[in-house]
Amino acid sequence: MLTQAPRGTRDILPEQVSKWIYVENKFRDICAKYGFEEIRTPLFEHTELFKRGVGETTDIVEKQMYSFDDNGGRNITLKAEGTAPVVRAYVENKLYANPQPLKLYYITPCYRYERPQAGRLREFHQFGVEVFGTNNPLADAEVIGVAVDLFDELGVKNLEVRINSIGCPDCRKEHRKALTEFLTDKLDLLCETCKGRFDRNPMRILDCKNESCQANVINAPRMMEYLCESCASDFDVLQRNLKAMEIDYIIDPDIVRGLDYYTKTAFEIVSKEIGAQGTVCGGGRYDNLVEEIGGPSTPGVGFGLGIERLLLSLENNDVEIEKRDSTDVFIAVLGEEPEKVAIKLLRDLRCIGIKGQMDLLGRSLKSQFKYADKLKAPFTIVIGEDELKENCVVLKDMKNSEQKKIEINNVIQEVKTRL
RNA sequence: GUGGGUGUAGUCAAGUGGUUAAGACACAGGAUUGUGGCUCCUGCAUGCGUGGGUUCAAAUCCCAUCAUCCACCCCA
Repeated sequence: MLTQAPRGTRDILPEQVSKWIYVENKFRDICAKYGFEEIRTPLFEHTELFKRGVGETTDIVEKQMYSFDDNGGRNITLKAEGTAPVVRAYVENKLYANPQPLKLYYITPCYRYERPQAGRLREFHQFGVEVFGTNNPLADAEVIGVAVDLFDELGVKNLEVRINSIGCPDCRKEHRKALTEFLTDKLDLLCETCKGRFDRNPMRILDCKNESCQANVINAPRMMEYLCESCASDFDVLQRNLKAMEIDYIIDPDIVRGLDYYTKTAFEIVSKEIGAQGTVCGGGRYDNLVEEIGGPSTPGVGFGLGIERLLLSLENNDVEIEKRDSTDVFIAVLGEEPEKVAIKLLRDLRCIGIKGQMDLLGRSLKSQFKYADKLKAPFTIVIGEDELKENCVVLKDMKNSEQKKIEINNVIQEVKTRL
């Protein structure tokens, strides 16, 4: 057990890390282009924040949180999702006093106790963005634009942007009433879980994968038909904006986000190629959350994007991200005096930004060359007693095997120009 | 939380009750005195996820457990 990471967690090894850095940089670049600034919030929060923010009856709060009492008796929960902490920071630091709208992004691990499978881990990582202080649907479109641009620039294809409006509390009430009426006499035909959903959250029944449920729900009243004037017009404006941004989308009336704070716009970006956990990005509007957490009534909209799932779809699209070579120059030495000279030379090379390495195992010259080859060093410098007598070193180009003697004082310049 | 598949070295694996657990790749060293990539040689599991049990005998059968994969659920 000592040598096994806890279930649902993964080490990210050097080969993978280069991919992570690559996508992180892309995400940062795109956020910057849209005018988002980075925010970093603690890895853990008071449990109450998630209960209030995400909703007491959600799966996340009911059974997926990593919660514990700290030594001071506070009930603490590891970050289960990104939005609630950012909202808390927004309120606590009175960021509503900044010029609005406020556009924030984050890169963070999240923790949920779930049964792991492909694309679903207990520790996973998210990119996220949030826009505070505007209810203009153009903000919704920009948020979707950030995600779409990221996928485009990374070369991920075959994704589907699905949008829906789940209305505001007012129209949702109307819809729920109609839905409950519609389902009352069909209750016996539904699966067990849906029977439970009937009272708690009948909207979820629309989303059930069970065949019998789907069959009985075909003609059920959809949220879309009950949108109030303001919600309906916002949804139209969102679509107009997406078209103006040349973003393809489909309307999916079955999108029902599992976090209680969503209002109006809900969207998902889905890959069909990475298994059952195909939702790479999910988000929407949350116009009541800031107030719910205790801040001034402030609308917001944002998304969370699963980095592991993004990486899966990258692999699926055969997007190659090359690992940067670790070594520009390898210095092979023969003997003690040469080693001293090499140490100094290596230091000077590194000082001017050249990536250099030398043998740390006391290997034979042959083995040093083999190692240099594995490091893919384009150049190898050989220093032996013979060279030192002439105050020289041998510089070998590993690509074409050409080598020449160079005066020791000129090596750095020579290597620099050749790289 | 429910149902199903899998688990032999760093990786991919052969092996399906009987002496020292194939093979390939990777890794390490070497093929005469100071030069890599190709080739050749050598080394590398007292061990078959872990713990029990059955048996004269188990990687092979049984039970449990852990991990992993797939589906459900949910979500990123």
